[in-house]
Amino acid sequence: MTPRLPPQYQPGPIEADLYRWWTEEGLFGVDRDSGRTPYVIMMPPPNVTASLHMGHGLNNTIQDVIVRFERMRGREVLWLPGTDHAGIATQNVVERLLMEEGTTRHDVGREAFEARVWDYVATTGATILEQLEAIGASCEWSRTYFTLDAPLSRAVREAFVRLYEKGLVYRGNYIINWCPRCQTALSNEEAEKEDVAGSLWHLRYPLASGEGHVVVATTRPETMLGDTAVAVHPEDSRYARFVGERIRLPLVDREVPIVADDGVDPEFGTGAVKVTPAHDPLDFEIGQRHGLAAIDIMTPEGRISEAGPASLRGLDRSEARTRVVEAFEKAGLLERVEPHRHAIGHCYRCHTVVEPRLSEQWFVKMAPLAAPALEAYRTGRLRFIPPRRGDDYAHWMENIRDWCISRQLWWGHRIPVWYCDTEACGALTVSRTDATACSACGGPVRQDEDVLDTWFSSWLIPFSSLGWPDPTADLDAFYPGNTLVTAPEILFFWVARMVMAGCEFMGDLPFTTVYLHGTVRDTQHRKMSKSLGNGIDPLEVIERFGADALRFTVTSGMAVGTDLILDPDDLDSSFAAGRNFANKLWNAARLILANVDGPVRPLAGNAPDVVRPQDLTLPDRWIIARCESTVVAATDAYERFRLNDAGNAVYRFLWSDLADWYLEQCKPRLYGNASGGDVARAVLVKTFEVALRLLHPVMPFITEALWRQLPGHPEAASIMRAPWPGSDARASDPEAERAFMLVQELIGAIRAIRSEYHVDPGKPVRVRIAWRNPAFEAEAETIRRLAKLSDLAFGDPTNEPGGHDVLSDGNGVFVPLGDAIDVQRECDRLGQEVIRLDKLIAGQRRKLANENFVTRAPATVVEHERQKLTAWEEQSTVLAEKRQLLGCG
RNA sequence: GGGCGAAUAGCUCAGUUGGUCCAGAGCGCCUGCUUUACACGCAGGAAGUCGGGGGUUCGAAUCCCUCUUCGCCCACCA
Repeated sequence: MTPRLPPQYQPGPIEADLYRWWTEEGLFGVDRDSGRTPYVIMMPPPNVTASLHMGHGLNNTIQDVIVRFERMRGREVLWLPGTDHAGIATQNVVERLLMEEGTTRHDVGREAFEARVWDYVATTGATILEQLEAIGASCEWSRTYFTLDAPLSRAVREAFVRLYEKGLVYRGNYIINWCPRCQTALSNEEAEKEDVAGSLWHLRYPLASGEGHVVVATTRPETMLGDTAVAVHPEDSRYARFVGERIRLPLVDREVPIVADDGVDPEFGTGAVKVTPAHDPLDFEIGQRHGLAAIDIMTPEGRISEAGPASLRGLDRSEARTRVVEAFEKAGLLERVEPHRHAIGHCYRCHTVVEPRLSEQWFVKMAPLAAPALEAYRTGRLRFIPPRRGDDYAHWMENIRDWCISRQLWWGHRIPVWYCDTEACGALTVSRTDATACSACGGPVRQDEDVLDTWFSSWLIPFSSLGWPDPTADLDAFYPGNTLVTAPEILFFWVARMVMAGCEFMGDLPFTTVYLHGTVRDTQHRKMSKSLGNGIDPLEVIERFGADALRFTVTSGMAVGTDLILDPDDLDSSFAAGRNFANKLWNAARLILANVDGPVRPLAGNAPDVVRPQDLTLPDRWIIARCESTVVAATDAYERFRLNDAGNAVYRFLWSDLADWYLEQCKPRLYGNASGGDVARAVLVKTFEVALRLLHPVMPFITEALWRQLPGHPEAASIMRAPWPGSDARASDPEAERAFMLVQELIGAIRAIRSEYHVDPGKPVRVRIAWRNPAFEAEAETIRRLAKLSDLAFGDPTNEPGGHDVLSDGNGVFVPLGDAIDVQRECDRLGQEVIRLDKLIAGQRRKLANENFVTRAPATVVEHERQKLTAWEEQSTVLAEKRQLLGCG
């Protein structure tokens, strides 16, 4: 076969063609009726607003590696892709677009706005899915879903109504996290706590009696406008006499009581706390206990509302704070200000400081849902990789709080609740279908204006994407699934809630393994983000290095549970290795294909059984054995999600073993200058072919491109559906591995001597080896060629000047170099070597003289240590002799 | 404030039950090489008190304690 492959691998067009071919052949598709055991992974649906970033690249590469591995192992794989409507995020983006056009969503109206968002996501949603194709994602595209599509919307309503009917969805007035910028309620998880440097203001609250004051400490002085009490701990003797008295609040000129409540920590601040039930969760509880009024002093925008004094009305929260403090200071009521670090919530979408605010919202009662989800973890049915992530999960479940699910947005699933317009009735209609009349009185109704939290649709995906609530064949076949691969950031948002939903609606876990991978960061360990400008565009990487290179870097650069550090300013340092590896494979294949004509039959097992074992040379046996070891190591690593180990094992085999040694060794046989060409070809093709299959999950494109060119394979066959290489005992050969390793060592020693003495690379040298070794004799030709020898002889060295070395079995290597050698230099080198060895020997003798070691360490260990000592002693003797021969001082 | 993780070559990291990869890989660096698959390559090389200190053990990068430095998660001390 003539190699028509160019010397440099061009991934771009090849990858695109292969992806198209895979799609046309339907190789990503799932077959419900294949009879094979399914393997199901739900892709974490990217937001429709997003474009592919490195996090997606990482997440989807990992999934694709696993999926391709399992597919080759014979599982019926369903990797189900989709996109998420991402309520707040998407609405924000489109609102920004409107702002640029000088208008707002309120100007255009709800219906037109929603239409506008649909237009927008029609393009962005498709784009990100196309981008996933570029990295080689082998998803079941025909089942792609969007969380706002009709079937999934039906599932959302079903879930809401069911939970409502069970009393697990309720409406109530509670303190929620409010984002004044997005103007919507958020869940606890959506309010990200962040430590900020603030102040603790000590304010004097005058007693209504006119005599004296109580000092309260607060981080939020502006909320005093909504105070309806001051609270102290019931056992705090400092304040006991004040309880029952009243405070006259400055600025608002309102009288409020001093109450005793054991929610107050007497140790903190002054021990007296101002109570603002409408703007603080603890204060809200105190208010409930003491029947206090809740005065909401803020508008949805976070400005002082009508409830505040005229002088402050309309001011932003932060401005109001300044003014309140000023007023206290002016009135001599500001006792002091302390610097104070504390955690405050920020909106996870826009990073605005959230406002705790009393508000009527819909909630899901979570404790009953958490119980089975926690149980599943405790019994070991649900496992996390790395395992420590399970502790976070359990801790969250144990301290579960109710989930605020209503959002004051327009983009999302409208809450399926209708309110009766008839005042006397006032009943709620909660319905799976659009209600037109009140379920109680038949009167006119209007639907709740709010939409549901995006995650209320996401948590249903493992079954809603398969047709739930209908009893579909997909559900039968593919629920429950197997594995979830995602980032730890959404453990609570999504993973934990999916488990709860699965248990609640399906009666079973949605998956049993959760693999939480790390985060992509820059060299300063900062998360990659648009705002920091430290991101890496995966598409640029793919264009410059190829998708395989991206995938190789991402998998080999990240161990289980660690982050992936990449340098955005030096893509070469991160991605060149993968590109180089692909090119190396490409060229190895060129060499093989140029010399293999005629079909080499595909063979079972990992040893080429067209060849009689007695015809195999030592290097043949060695590479077959190394291949076998690699099969075992890589398979084990993939199974344990140690993708870095898997990739590196195959990398080492293909590059170091196969290309550097075996290919070089068997060139004469390939070129026809030596006998045994057929054997070498069979071994070469076999081991290369096995390695390609092992590498396919990580580097699908180059492996497919080359695998299809190997002789003996049917045209239409894809490596994607080739069987996974199994372990093959016949291929194992530890003896050959040891013997050839010594050959490698010998060649390395001679090369090192040549290099050290600057022997002309083209000039052959002679070598003398102290004692005979069957492997050296058998492979004399290999050694001659690879070490550039004119002569290889055994026996005691002459006293010629030359370079010396000793192999790990104690055998001596001597390269006579005539006058070319610098005797002094060689003496120094040998001297240093002897010193090093003698130190080792002394330590080793001490160890072996230690009775404790000899008696208490395992016999095999002791024996090994003895052998080490013997080898070192032999080496030392050999080197000492050399020094004598050279006449070193 | 509570819990957890990490610290190994200039950089990014392996090192799975303490002994058989107690020092490794890739990149970078240095020296040679147009060797007919590959310069995205080949051959050789320099480079680390395994964060500091203490302990357990016959033996510690590995186990324990402590300190330092980073990171993550959780938390209603206003």
